Amino acid sequence: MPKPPLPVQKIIGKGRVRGSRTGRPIMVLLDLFGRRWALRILWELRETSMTSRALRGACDEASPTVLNERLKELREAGFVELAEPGGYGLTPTGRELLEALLPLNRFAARWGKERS
Amino acid sequence: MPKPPLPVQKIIGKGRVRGSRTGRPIMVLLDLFGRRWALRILWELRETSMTSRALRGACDEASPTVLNERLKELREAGFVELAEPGGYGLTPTGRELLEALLPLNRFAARWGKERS
DNA sequence: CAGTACGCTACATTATCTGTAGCAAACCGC
DNA sequence: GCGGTTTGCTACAGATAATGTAGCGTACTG
Repeated sequence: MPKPPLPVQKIIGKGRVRGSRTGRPIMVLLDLFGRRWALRILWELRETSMTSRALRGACDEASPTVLNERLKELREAGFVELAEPGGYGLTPTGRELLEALLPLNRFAARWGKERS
Repeated sequence: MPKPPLPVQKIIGKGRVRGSRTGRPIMVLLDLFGRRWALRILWELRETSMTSRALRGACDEASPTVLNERLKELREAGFVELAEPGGYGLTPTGRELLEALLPLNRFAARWGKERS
């Protein structure tokens, strides 16, 4: 594996991130989540672990290329892991993160009702 | 303004959305936020309204093209509005949404400490 | 060993973002 | 009025990221 020079600027080192150089954790997250499928992946893993292929199914057949890239990023960030039984799943940290996202789900429910 | 045919597939009608056809509100949000700068814009408007140019400054000089597109989407979604004094700001709904994002900020703070 | 599922990659096509320039309208101060 | 400034916003070429399809190598399973 020659590991081709990353064509994409991504998380660099410890906290530096595309778009914002501050490295403030919230910025890192906002940037990481501003990429396609990132949030969705976390969301789909909320209940059970899945194989990469099942995850792809859950994510509306998103292309394996991006899914894999997102999974790599999420793994590097420590939110997702690939474990023996069941495949991809949330780490303890990932689970904390998910809990921080639950209010968003509640908001979505309310919001969905309001807009007829 | 001839309104050129949208080259990009975006939110279609009421709840249908790129990627997921379910129209479930949470999916709409996850998709909307999976676009560059969307979350960041909401975040930067958390305290004060800003002119579009100030917002651009806050968003690390992101290109006005995308910013404008995101702003349009966020306005259509009813989270952001362009008001007389101060420029762009959150709507009441947008403010609710922001509150639903605060746990994420708290998580980010914790997370930032842990990863040395 | 054939059949299947796994994680993952290749790659051409398409979509999206960036960066710079600039427009028209509204607001100055004079 | 008439320059200067700022506003929201658009154009457009070039760069980057995502899609969709195909397929590799490695496990398993029978």
